[in-house]
Order: sequence, then C-alpha cells, then structure tokens
Amino acid sequence: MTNRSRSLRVPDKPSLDGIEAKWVDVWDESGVYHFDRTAPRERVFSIDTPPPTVSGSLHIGHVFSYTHTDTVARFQRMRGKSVFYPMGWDDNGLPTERRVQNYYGVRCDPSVAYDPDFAPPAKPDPKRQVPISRRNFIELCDRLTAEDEKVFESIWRRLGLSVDWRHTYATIDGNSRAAAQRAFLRNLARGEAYMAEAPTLWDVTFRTAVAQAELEDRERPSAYHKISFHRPDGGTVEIETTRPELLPACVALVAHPDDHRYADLVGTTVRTPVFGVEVPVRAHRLADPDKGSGIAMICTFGDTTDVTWWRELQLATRPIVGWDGRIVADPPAGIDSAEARDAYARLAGATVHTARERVVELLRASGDLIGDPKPITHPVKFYEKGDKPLEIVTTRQWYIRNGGRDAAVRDALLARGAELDWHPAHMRSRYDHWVEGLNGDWLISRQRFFGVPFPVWYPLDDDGNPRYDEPLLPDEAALPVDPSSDAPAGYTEDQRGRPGGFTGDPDVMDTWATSSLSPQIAGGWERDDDLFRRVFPMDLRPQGQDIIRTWLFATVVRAHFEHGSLPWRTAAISGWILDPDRKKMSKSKGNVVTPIDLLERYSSDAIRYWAASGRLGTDTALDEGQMKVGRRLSIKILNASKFALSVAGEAAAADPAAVTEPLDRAMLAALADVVEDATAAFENYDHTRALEHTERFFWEFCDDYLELVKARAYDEESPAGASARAALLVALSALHRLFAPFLPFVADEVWSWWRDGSVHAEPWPDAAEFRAAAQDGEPAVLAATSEVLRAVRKAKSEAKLSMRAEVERVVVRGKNAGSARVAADDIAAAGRAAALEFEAADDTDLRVEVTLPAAAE
RNA sequence: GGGCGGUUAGCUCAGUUGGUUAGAGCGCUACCUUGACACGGUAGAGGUCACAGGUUCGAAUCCUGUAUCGCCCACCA
Repeated sequence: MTNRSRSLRVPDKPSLDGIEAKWVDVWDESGVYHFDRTAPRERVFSIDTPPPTVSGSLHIGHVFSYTHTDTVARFQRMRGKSVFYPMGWDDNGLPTERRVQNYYGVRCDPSVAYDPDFAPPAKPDPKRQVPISRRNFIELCDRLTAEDEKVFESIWRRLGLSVDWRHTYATIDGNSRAAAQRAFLRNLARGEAYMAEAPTLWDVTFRTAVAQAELEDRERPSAYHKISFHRPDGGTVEIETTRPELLPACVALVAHPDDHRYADLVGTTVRTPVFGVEVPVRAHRLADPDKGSGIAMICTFGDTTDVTWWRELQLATRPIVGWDGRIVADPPAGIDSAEARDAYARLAGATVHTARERVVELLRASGDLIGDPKPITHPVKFYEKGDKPLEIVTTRQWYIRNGGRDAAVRDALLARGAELDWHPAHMRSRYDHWVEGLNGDWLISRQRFFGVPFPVWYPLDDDGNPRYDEPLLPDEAALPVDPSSDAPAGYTEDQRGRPGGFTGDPDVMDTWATSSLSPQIAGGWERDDDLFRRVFPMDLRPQGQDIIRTWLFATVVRAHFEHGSLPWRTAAISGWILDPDRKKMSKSKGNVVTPIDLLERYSSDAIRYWAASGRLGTDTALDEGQMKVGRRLSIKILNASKFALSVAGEAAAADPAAVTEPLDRAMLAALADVVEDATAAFENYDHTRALEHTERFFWEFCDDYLELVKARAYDEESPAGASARAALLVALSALHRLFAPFLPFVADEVWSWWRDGSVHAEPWPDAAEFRAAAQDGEPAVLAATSEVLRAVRKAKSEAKLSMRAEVERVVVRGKNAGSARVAADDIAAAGRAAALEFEAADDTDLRVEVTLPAAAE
C-alpha cells in the first residue's frame, strides 16, 4: 500500500459536540484560509463580499446567502485558486447614526468644534443629547461598530465562513472614506458628478433628500376634493385634487391637448379660489382625461408629474412646503390681496396635514368646494426608512450620472449588464428594467451627519454667500478630509464662515455612494496597487435580489466610469428566506429563532446544509426539518467514515491499484460520475446540485455498497478483501472532499482521523482519477446488485423479520441479472442467502424471487 | 397598468434540450435493539404535476389564455 499518511485516530464515539470550537481555532492558527497575495491574477478567485449592516442584528437570511458564497469560496480554493475573501462591515449611514445617538446620548452638530478629549456622558439622557462635532460623532461610531463587528465575526466564524480575517473593512473607516472621496473627485473632474439646484424628493422627518432607488410606494387613504376655479367670464371650471393644501402653490391647470371639453379654456387664465391667483390653463399629453375631471391642478410641487409639467411648460414656481414639512411663513408670489394673505396666514407654520383641513374649511366658506371629499386609496411615495409621505422641495444637491438623463450612458450601462454573468440568468431583467426606467441621475448627497462628507469647500463672497460655482477641492493625497473640521488649502480655520473666507459642504454621501466602491475598497485601489491588480475586476459579487437596483447597479456605474470595466465577472443572486411567521413557526415555538440558537441546536454544518439546499435566486423556507436532515447527514458521515477506516485498520491508505472486484470498480465508476457532475455544477454556481448528487451517492454508498462489501472487507486473506478495503478508502477520500465546501467542520474532522493537514487545503477530487481507479467498472453492476439487495430486504420487511434473518433461496431474473451475478458472493453475505440463482433474460426487467425459510412464513 | 419568478405527495423541494408505471427528504404507518451509526436501520402508504385550451405518436416539460402567490417597476391630479 502507498500513501500512508498517518496512523489512524478514529474516536470510539464520534460526535458533533464541540466540533465548531475545535476547528475554528485550528483554522485560525493554521491560516488555511489566508489569501496568497503572491498568486498571479489567473490563479486568484476574488469575492466582493456584501458588508452586513452592523447596527442591526444578523438574520437567518444572512446565514443563508453567506453560506452560498462560502461553498463557492471553498470549492475554488480546493480547485487551486488563491481565494480573496474579505469581510466588510456596513456601519455607514442612518442606522448607525441612530444607534450611536441612543447608545451614547449624543447628537451630531457639524457646527460644533472637534474636541479631542471628548468623552460621552456616563449616563446617556435620550432627552438631552449632547451636541458634538462630526469628527467626534464618527469616532463614537467607530467605537461602537467595533464592538458590533466582534459579535458578527464570531457568528461568521462559527458558521464556518472561510473568510480571510486579515482582510476586513468598514464602510466608514479611513480607507473607505478616502476611496469614496477620491472616486467622487474623479467623477467630478470628468463631469460625471455635478451639483444642481432642482426639485428633490424630500423626507421631512429625516430632513434629507432621497434617491429614486430608496423610494417605495405605500397605499394610503386620501380623498378627491372637487374645487371650483374661476373663469374670467364669471364661469367656473372644476378640478379634482387629493392635495387641496397646495392650492396656494398652484401655478397652472393642465388638460390633454385632445380633450375637447377644455379646448376653449387652454390658453386662457383662471383664478384660484380663496387665494385669487391668476394661473394659466395649458395643454400637455400627460394629462389624463379619465382621471378626476380630466383637468389637473399643477402645484410647486405635489408629485413628480408636477415637476415634469413645471419643467416642460416652464411654469412659475410657488413653493410653500418647507424642509420641515410645514407651510412656510411667507406666501408665494401672486397672493396679494388682503383676504388672500389672511387666508394664507392661517396655513403658515402648519403641517401639511393641518393645512389640508384648513384649506378645506376655507373652500367650504367660500363655496368653492363642490360636495364632500370622496375617499380613495392611492399609492404614495415614501422614503423606505421613513413614515411620512415625501414632499418635493427645491434644493442644491450632488448627482452622479447614471443614464437617467443620457441615452448614451444608459446604453453603455445596459451593455455592462449584458456583459455580466448572472446567476440565475433571469435576474438580469431586473437590472435592465431598472436602468431603462430611470428618470433622473443618481442623487448622492444627503443632509445628514454620519457618512462620508463631500470633500468640497466653497469660498464665501464679501457678503458671506457661498460661491458654489468655484468649489475648493483637496489634493487626493490629503484624503480623507472632513470639510467641517479641516480647512481648504490656502485658508486657515479662523476664516470658516466669514465673508471672504470659506465654508465646508455640509452634506454627506448616500451610503450607496460608498458601498458602490466595495471592490475598490477591499481590493486596495490606489492604496495597494499590487493587491488591486491581483483581485480586480473581481470574480464574484454575491448579493440579494432586493438590492440589484441599488448596490449592484451603483457598483457597475462606478467601475464603468473609473475603470472602464465591470467590477466583477459574475453576480450570484440569492433568494429570500420566507418569513417564519407565515410558516407559523415562531408562534408554535413561542420565541424568535436566532441564527446562533439554530447553530447551537443543529450544528453549524446542519445549518449550512439547509442553506446550501436553497438554490440561487430561489426563495427558501426557514425549514428546521432540513436542518435536522443536515445534522443526520453529518452524523452519518462521522459513523460511515469511522467504519470504513476501522475496517481498513492501520493499513489505511487509498491504493486504487488494489481495487480489482467488479462491484468495487462499479462503485468507483459511479463515484467518478458524481465527481464530474458536482464539479460541473459548482462551476456553474449551482451548489445545490453539487450537494444533491454528492448526498445521494453517499446514502447509496452507505445503504447498499457498505452493506454489500462489509463481510468481504473483513477478509484479511484474499485480494477480494483488499479490493473492498481499498475501494472504501478511495471513496472516502473523495466523499470527504466533496462534502468539504458544505460541511466544513465534519469534513475536516473525519479527514483528520486518517490524513495530515486540512481537507480544505486538499485538491478538489478529479473525476479522471476515479475513472482510472474504476478501470472497466460499470455503474450498472452496482445498480443491479443494490436492487437485488433491496428486494431481499423488502421480503424480510414484509415478513416482519429482522434484516439478519436467513434466506433460503434468491432467484434473479431479467436482463440485468448478469450484472448482479458478478457480485453474487456479496449479495449472499449481505442478504444472508443460502442459495442464489441467476437467469439472464433479455426481455424482462430485473425480477427477484426471495424464498424465506418455511418457519418464518 | 407593465415586467420577473413561482404554483408537482400533508410539508420542503428535485425533475438535465418532450419519451415507458412523476422522484427525494421530512412527517405518517409497520417492522427490526443487524457488530459504523437508536442523534439508528428496513419497508410501506401517499400526487388528475393550479386550471382551460392547443401543438405532438407522446406534455409536469412547448404555445395561448385564466387563476393565484411573491417581488420589481410605473406620470399616484
């Protein structure tokens, strides 16, 4: 025998208990998952790991999708790739901001000076939050997220993610801020980023602008209000609106050009009720004759259609809703009469909701409200994290071009989408539809504090007004900068806010503006050129289907502009975990299921098994039954390995040359097929298929093959016994490696019983190797033999006999009888049959007659 | 209103370019304490493949339509 590696160390009673703690430590010490950064690009497999939000908690959905990625990482590593598998933490943005405020009892005020000795209050008072500088605030964020990250890391390690923990990043750390600012400055220099003052979707709670990608529609109750406008001839025209409070902001009425009902009105002017403002009546194709009365009131701004009309018809601007969501103090132009000003004064300072009630009262008093408001339900735009409807407010914002206003850019980005290898392929249509449906550029500025600040200052003129058209920009070498605490070149800090001095841009970037650079941040862009060349563009972007329009698309945009390429070759899109509530699991269990609880109850490998059973892009139920199956499989691997190694004894080595028996060769031939199939499946990002085929083979291996050769394997004298033992070990060597990506703990445990080193550093099984060992082996021999064995078992089971019961005679007929005949001795031993007969016949399927002893009948 | 995906056993899901009697696991039932495994083993029952048409010698599979679930998008007066 060859290949003897070590003496056996098979435990008497194999167990999953404590297996995670043991191997997490071993892997950490051995560095088996370390990225070899001397590997050339073609031998590298790089992964753009999604950074989880650390201010939240890990959900079972994270466990699900991160396991998918890990199976791929492990497969590629075994295929000889140096795997670049970093971990990021998303601590940038509103969720962290809120958590830090509550945790420390502070709030960020960019106007406060940095205090290097600041310490948060010992007892946080949520009602009296201490105002601190942005830099101090970010330092607290760093401190708290560092704690959160430790918790996350320990769960990831316990789950068995083969991450190289030397490569981590956080989306608010210095490298990320520098990368986000550098990328922005380059976008700006190339004209891909720009500032504009324009109507912007605005969340009045958070008091920040919101991007198209962050919107969601929610059904809200509302009401049509029928309102009379007054024609010059003394007649009226009735409009219907759900937003009567915007009446003072009305700038025009609009009807469809083909709508004959209003043809005579178009081109004239009418007066608004109550406020008496003269507004034009215009025609536009977007006016829908079937909605309301067919003629619409255009305001500054009720919805995005208003913006379109305002822009295309070049209408007046009469804003009345402020940044805080309340009606502004001063009436807009056109509200001149004393009555109108009095009416407006009743609205000033009110919330939109209150203003609506008051306008209705005013309209009733003036007789211009026709009938009662008609209740309806309609979709209203919300910020996905907000709970009040968005308003549209004109503000100065930063944008990055994304094809929303430029056909050439849009086409280029669609081409990038086509270039990307999507798994599953149909996910590409979500990307295409999103890009095709964009209606504006990407708004990246947010009026918040915790985030990457724009690296921009503005000179102040003699009156103290910012000169926005002459921004002051830092040198790339100085990044990251904070314009709220750093002064621009050529100025000193005491000139901040003074006429002739400067002011920093107060805004921060949208969190996606940073996370869209995750491949660059993790890969050492402009920081570690050698690393970057070896990992970028990355091989794989794994992520959820819900953030194709945000994270995936934004990352493509940034790489397209900066590198003229895709950021990665392949995107692997995971599905959802179906809500346990719908399965009534949390109710019947009476408590919430946390990942760590499941990991402890079923073992990490069992949870991974469940996760790996879910295909990419397919929604999967949280199914504890599958976890149980995973646990059972893990234990079976321990026990089957123990058996095979014990039988082989001290001579445990896999010598293919010793495999001579047809049944053994048949098993290896079947194994070669499985290896081939699993390999192809993995290469196609179909981890589920690889697992299924491996698992199916393994169970048949245990149930049938192991039982068939058990007796023979104990035979120390004959070559047939040696053949069985060698075949068992050859198969075991393959199975341990095939399961390694899915069940890394069990795989390394059983591997350690008979081999040195980690199974995770072993080469992935090569089908050709097993094909060679199988020689003339025919899978049909194993199939036919197993079928006969099953027939014998069935006879015993139906007779309610023990599987050990003796069988008098077995007759095998049919076209596959010859295949089974070659393993007659094994069948006789496994089935405890005294006599076996085979009658080959070409015309019938396999039929087995089992004769039990008369006494047993 | 448009798009994407799903609908197969009580449950969770396979079903590879259309090809005999549709598969697996869980659960259920019966039996077996067999020497790797009682955290086990063996076997069994269980399906009009959402519905209606169509193409075909043949349809879970292809086409058309419908229903239903989930998600995404939409100019929501």
